[in-house]
Amino acid sequence: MRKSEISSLVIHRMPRYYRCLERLRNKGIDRISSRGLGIQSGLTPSVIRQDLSSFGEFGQQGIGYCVEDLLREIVEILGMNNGYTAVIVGAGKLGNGLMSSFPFETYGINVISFYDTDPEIVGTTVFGAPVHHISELAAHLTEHPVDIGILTEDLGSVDDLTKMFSEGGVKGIWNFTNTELKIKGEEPVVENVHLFDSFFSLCCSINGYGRRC
Amino acid sequence: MRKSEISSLVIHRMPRYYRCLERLRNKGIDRISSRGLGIQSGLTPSVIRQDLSSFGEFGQQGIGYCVEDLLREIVEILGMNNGYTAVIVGAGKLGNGLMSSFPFETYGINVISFYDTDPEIVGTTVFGAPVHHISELAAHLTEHPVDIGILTEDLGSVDDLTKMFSEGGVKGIWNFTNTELKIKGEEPVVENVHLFDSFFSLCCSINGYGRRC
DNA sequence: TAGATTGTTAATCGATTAACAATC
DNA sequence: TAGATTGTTAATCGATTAACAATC
Repeated sequence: MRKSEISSLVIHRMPRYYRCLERLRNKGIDRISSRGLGIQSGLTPSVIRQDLSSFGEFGQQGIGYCVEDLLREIVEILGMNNGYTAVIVGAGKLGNGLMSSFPFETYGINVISFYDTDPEIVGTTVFGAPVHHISELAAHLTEHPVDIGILTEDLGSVDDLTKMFSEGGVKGIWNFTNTELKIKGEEPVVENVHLFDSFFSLCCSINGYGRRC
Repeated sequence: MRKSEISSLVIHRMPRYYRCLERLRNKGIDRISSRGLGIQSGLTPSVIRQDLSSFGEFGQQGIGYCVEDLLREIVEILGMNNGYTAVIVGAGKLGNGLMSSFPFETYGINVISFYDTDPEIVGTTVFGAPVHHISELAAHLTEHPVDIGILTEDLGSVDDLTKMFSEGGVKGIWNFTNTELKIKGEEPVVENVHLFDSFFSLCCSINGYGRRC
């Protein structure tokens, strides 16, 4: 299967396989079947075999998958060792929380700097990363290319920020704002978190809608 | 369509309609067609009409939808005025960030308290909500029923926390930990955020996998 | 009346599940 | 050899899109 033909659903399950395999490795388990990985991950053996086979042939018939090998393959697929660089827009509570609780460092993601508008925090550092004024973002992006732009706050206009990232050569945007970003063309790729939608769909379920089990 | 037959995909789009309609109302627009809402939301008119019609008949043929009325219906569907109560496990950076940046108050969600293990923060308050020791959670849940449990940290065992919420009558769990929760039976409902999967699927896309446009 | 737009049915598309030959 | 398990093909299921009668 060509790289470009893999569906978004498959791609979103890959980090989940990584998490399960990492746990298995930490337990000292070195082989796992699609059935076993299904129990770990809460997915069916069928979907797991289909997903993995779209990237290559990683298993052995009659045996299963070697945990270490499969882990290495998935690290490669996810680009975990690519040493991506990132900047975070918004040095408020959410930006801070993300910086301190998300394992950027563990996975070699270099968070270069923050951008904000608040004169009280511009000039300070957040866990070692300097906070610049948002007006410097465009210039910085041309000086030092950045792979990932993280939007934690609606500072000014989200459309302007998107445009800056796009024109500054950013490859992907991790979007925490409650707005759909307008992208012209193929890049950057956008991954939305949309906490608002997540929380209120939970409320909707509590309110009695949707299938259970 | 029966309440219980509505798919998870539909439910997850409802808050998005809410956001778009709220913006339209703030602009003073009082009527919108499925086509117009499609442009706003980035969804197709077809999917919008299908989604809305599974909850009722909210539009007028030849005219479209009344923004105010539809907004009121969606507020009802999402249970936004139900005055849900919530507790947050983990008073660290992420819990703090959530409390300060998520509009709980605006939507009448009462965050009663935090739970943590760190002796330095147990006993303090976070934006007015007291931080209790995690060992008090089970007792508190039986004293004062809570609708929503928010897991921001892997304090001790996630399985134990899930069990406590489940036995304490919590109706929904908003899960920010990188673990699939094991639920026996129909309740509580779980809504996963899985920031790890979200971030690394973005990396995977940057790495060249997946469809564009 | 003519144009617009809904709610719904039918057609298409894509994802998941089941089945099985290949083979360790 | 017999049992296990992959990768892949075919069957099923569900979601999206297209079409259209009803009607404002």
